[in-house]
Amino acid sequence: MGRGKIVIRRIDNSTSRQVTFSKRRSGLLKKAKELAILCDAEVGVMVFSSTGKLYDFASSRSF
Amino acid sequence: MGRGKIVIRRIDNSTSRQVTFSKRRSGLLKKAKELAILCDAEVGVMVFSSTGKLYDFASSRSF
DNA sequence: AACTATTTATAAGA
DNA sequence: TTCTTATAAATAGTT
Repeated sequence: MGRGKIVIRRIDNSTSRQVTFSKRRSGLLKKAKELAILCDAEVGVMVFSSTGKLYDFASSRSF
Repeated sequence: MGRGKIVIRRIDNSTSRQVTFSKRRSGLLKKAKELAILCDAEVGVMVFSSTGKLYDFASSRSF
């Protein structure tokens, strides 16, 4: 979904990897929230950055 | 991302809700896997259907 | 379950 | 690094 097609493999350049991590992490959490709301489902997502920082989402009834 | 724009609220029709659940659940798990690979991140996702069936993804080093 | 019109996410660039 | 924009990808409605 961008200017060019990409292959799904580890991004070697650390700056690019960090930028992609930030963008896609946000996208994943948004999608998780949407799924929970639209489908009344229980959804939990945990993402750890390389520095160990946690980003998460959990639908309210979950976990 | 479809024929029409939707509002993010619970889908009342149970058949539509089930169809959307199936499509978006697949999408979410795919995105989680991509994030883990592209960014070498630890990612875990759990989704429960209304019948209690679990669909999940965890990057190999995680959890 | 397959199909496509269209929206949405996002890769690359500014 | 925040904003823009062209394009790939996901998906809503349809069949």
